[in-house]
Amino acid sequence: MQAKELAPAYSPKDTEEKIYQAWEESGYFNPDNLPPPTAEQAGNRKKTYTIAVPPPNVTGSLHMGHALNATIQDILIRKKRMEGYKTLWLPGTDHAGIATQNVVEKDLKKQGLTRHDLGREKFLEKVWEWKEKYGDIILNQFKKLGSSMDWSRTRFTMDEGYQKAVEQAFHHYHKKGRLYKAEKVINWCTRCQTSLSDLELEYKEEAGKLWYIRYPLSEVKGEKLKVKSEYVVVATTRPETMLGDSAVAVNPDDKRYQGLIGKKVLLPIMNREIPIISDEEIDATFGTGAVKVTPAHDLLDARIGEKNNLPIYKVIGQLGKMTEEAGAGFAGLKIAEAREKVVAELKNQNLIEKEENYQHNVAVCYRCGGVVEPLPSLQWFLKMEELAKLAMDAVKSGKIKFHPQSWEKVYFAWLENVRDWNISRQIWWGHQIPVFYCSKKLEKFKVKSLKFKVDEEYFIVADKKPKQCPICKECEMVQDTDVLDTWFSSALWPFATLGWPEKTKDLKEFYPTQVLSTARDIINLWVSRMIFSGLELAGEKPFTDVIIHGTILTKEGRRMSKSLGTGIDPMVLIEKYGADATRFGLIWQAMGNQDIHWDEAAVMAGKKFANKVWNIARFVLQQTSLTNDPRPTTNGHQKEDKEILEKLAETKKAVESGIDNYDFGPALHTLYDFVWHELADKYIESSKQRQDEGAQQTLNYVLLEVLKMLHPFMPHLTEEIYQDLSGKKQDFLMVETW
RNA sequence: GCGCGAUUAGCUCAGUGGUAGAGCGUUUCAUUGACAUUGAAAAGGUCGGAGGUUCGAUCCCUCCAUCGCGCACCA
Repeated sequence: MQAKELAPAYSPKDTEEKIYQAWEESGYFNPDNLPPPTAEQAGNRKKTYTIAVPPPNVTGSLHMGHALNATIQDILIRKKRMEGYKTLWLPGTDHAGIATQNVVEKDLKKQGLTRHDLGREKFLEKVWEWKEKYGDIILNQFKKLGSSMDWSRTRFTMDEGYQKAVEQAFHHYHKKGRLYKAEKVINWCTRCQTSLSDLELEYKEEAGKLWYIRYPLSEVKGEKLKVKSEYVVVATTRPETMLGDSAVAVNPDDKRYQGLIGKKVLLPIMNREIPIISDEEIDATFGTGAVKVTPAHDLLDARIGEKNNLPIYKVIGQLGKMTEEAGAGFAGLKIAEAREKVVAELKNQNLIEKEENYQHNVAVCYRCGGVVEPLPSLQWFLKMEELAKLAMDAVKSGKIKFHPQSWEKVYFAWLENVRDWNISRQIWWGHQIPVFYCSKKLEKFKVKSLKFKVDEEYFIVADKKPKQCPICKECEMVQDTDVLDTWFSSALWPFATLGWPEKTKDLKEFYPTQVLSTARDIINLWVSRMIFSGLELAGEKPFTDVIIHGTILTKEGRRMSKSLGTGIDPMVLIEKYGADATRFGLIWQAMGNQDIHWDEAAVMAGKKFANKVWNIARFVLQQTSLTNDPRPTTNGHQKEDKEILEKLAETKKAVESGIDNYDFGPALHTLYDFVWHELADKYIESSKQRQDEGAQQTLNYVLLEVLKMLHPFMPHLTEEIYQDLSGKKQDFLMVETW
């Protein structure tokens, strides 16, 4: 039977959408709907192979990183599916607390409104509306790329079951005594008006000044400071914080200051007597070696303050303005204004010894770029010591492996020095903290001591407000107004998506998952937290292999960014060259763990290659109809036939081990080379002289094998060709025997 | 400051202890039957620098330079 004739050129536009639709209709993306396994697949069918997609933010649209990552995962999933595994690739999105709230707030601002004008409930309605409208955009973009995800299992980090998982996690940590609420110095975004964890900061280089300020010794009563022995010079980039100083610190081994430790200085402007203390954490080589200590507005100073029991003067408020405690002349000023005024005042008093230009980094919010101020705030914390140990052990023991392994260093470096995790955020969009306070006792929380911790008898952890307060039996309980860090819920992704804490069939069958593929910038923000959450809550590691793929940069090696206009939209590439060519271009450049200096030429090469494969198929189908005999007979085989079959076998081996070892780029290069330069340029050319049975059989066989090998990389093209083979054994190449 | 990675053809990148490879670009030739999104051929590299190990180094080691990235208690 003659196969239907193929068009002279491959057209992604006429193919990709049609094929994707057919796949979706087949139901084979869902592991429960796979067709009966072939004899070769049967052994594997008892095993599952699961990947939970890193859920993109609902605010996002697909960028090159997503496209690369999705392609990598699709390659793994498709190969395993063909090998017979029950494969599940679970899609979904993340509610992305701060990011999403910011987007909706921006929308409101156009109408001159703030979230406070609407109130919490109305505002959240708006966010949900926004999510319903735009939240699935990115998932549809995954489809355009050809991702074989099981859409029937799509999850969202705030859907009903997931909420339960988050509550359960909170409950669990609480019962284990891992949660506490305390007023500590945390990172505060003055724009988003919320706390941030250490990982949610970025640093921006800024040209600043280093001021050398004289703090007079209080034992010296003279009006003018002429002699060096009468004052201590401290260096600071932030003179305005001196209003909150409660000590001057030097390194205990610093010979210059030995005689001064224990003495006191009179803090200028504030006229407050503060001690000179010593602390090992002070670097004697910085500035003068003497440092002003502001426990409220610096993380190091906070630690020194705590060790030495220093008083805390909170001089900067949450809006980034000076507080009452900064004194009458400064209260209400913006930080920059206060800085100027403090410097002017000090100059006036001849207390500035000198000023130097100084390049330093200032912390900014990773979501809005706003200024981040360290300041004391009452927050929930998760104790990290034991969880970090769990996470480290899993990797040290080899139960979880990073690919490439060098990233384990980054992982350990963070966990070894990790601080307790500030998990509360002062925003509205997210999982509201499942804590209910006894109203009567709530007042007691409003205390200032850094050591303050909430005693359990003041609140309960519950998913719903109880009718009666179990503590005082009379008040109306109030829920904590904070929400949880978005990463607290993301950390549950691999098991919460499968139904945890319920003991669902899916959880039993598909957890733990096999692979987690992601970019390096969220190794600690997300991966490490998933690992300890999985071990601690689900009782098992969440995955075995962590793939850290390269980052896609511009051709010049710069970060791709929408705001800088250096980004490339994968959807534009798909439109221009097709999804398969785009996938090809991505993987073609994915060599080792190197960052990719993006070159669109690789996508064009992919488009040409797609056409080449198309025409190879066209030639073979013109010659003969495919019988799909897995083992060609050796009758009539000539030297060329044997050679190409040998090379085919070598290629298959290389492609297999390439995919299995997560070396996707080299696998594709090998396959490309075989198809173009061995099969097309040499074998097919020579076979034109023959057209005998041996050549036909060989062509048939090699074509089918090529389609199979290439399918994970370029699924639409290969599927379309497969559909035209008269002797195909399965209804889809997607489920053919690998 | 500590750590990681890179440095190979005009561009983007592979690669190997024994006379260097791909894609794109360039040059020449080839056109009625799979494909011009093609084929055949060619030009083009002292494999960042210096030293070392070795019979032999682009590959291993040391140092240096440049670029990029991460981390840090960035006062």
